[in-house]
Amino acid sequence: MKILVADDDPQLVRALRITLSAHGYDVVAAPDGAAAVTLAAQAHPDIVLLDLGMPRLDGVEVIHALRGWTSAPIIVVSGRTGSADKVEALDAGADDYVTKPFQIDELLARLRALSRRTGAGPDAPVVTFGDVAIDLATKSVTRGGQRVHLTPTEWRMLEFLARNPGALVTRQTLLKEIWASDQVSDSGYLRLYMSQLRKKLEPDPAQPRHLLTESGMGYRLVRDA
Amino acid sequence: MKILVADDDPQLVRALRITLSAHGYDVVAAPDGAAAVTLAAQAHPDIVLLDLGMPRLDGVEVIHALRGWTSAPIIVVSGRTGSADKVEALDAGADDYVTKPFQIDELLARLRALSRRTGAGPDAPVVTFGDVAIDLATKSVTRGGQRVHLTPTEWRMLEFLARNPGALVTRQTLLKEIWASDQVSDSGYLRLYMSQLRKKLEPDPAQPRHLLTESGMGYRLVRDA
DNA sequence: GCATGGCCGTAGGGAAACCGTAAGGAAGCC
DNA sequence: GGCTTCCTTACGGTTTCCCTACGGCCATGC
Repeated sequence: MKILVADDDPQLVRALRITLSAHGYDVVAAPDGAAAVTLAAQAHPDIVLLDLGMPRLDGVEVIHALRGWTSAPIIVVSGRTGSADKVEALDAGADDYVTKPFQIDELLARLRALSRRTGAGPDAPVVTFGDVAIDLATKSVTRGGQRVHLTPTEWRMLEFLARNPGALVTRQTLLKEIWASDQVSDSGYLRLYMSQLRKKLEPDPAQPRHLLTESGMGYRLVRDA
Repeated sequence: MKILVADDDPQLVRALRITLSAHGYDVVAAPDGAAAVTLAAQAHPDIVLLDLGMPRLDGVEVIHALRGWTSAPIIVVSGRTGSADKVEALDAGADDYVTKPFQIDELLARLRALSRRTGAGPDAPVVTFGDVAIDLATKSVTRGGQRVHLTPTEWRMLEFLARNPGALVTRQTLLKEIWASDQVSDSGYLRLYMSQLRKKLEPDPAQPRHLLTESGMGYRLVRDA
């Protein structure tokens, strides 16, 4: 479980890094808003811990930037206690708002509550089709009980499709989700990785039954054939 | 959006009922823990607002009871500010914890954030006619439960008609919507794709019952024949 | 009654866009 | 250094779109 800590207070970051690491989290840190956005695009954290009032880019702007391409949980940690600040951050797309100073065990409990909720996703914690099971909480894929190994990019693609089962996902959306790129140009990435996924998950990759193509639009994951 | 308010303070319940109703929520209230559990089982609320420290059944017990059968979001509202209470409630299955006294707009923002996360918003827009169902959110069309494949242009045309059910849509409007062209010249595109749609969706394409032609004007989608 | 013209539905074919897959090199990690 | 992963390119097959043509229906007018 990778967590991005964005705060301009080195001492707090250091304390959080120690505590979170001790609880099994994989911590990456950014000292300001701009760094947080770029680092998030690189590292693809599962959770974001975000300070408001950072230099170079305001916290709310960071939320907007992140929400442009990811739905990872965002917890705002801030010294501002006014309800206006809270409302602004939450409506921008944050999931929770904790005011400093805070008890570390409360923060950990809120992290647990949030991962419980998002791991469960819109529908179920485990999305299945055919003999394939996708566990969104543990990020693991099995086929006929056997573990299937996916590369990070393959997983990101499959995860997004699995979180919207049955829905058509446009090329543009997938590109934005996986590469955080605004360019619409399809250089063949999607076709490539979809080919890989089908090779690993479909009984007959040449005639896919669950990872379907909608020509001219995008892709769709369907449970039943 | 139905919300269950469980609190033993009649004055607070009254205030919440007024405010929440004004913001479009459908409010049901319970004065103690036992009543909250039974009422939840009856009314199936989409969100639960729960006080700790209620008579007859402790708040944490209520959470456990609810989590036995529902995954609806639970926000705890409590006067207890200790982190031990928060951790206990969150780990029992609550999604958020707000301490009294609280600002009502903060509570509303947290409600919005939570419904955004759980997708408990307004129901997915689905337009149906005959045995055909058009899901605008997932861009999928079914006929008698069977998936129907549409090309991008076919979908754009059907989508626009489905978004204006019963209304007459002029040729000019459709041309502009689908091809973004200002030219009014009908080269036969519309007739072409309407023919395709009828072939795929109408029981008898020769005698359409839902995708109707208004001679000299345009087309119209009607639900009942 | 019959020809005429406007409007509509349908079929077919060529062109363009789109998609799947293989192979190879570059970059990063252990 | 070996391995994995990512990016890039190229090519053949498929889907989709565009365009044209033809026949049916209806109202009008002779």
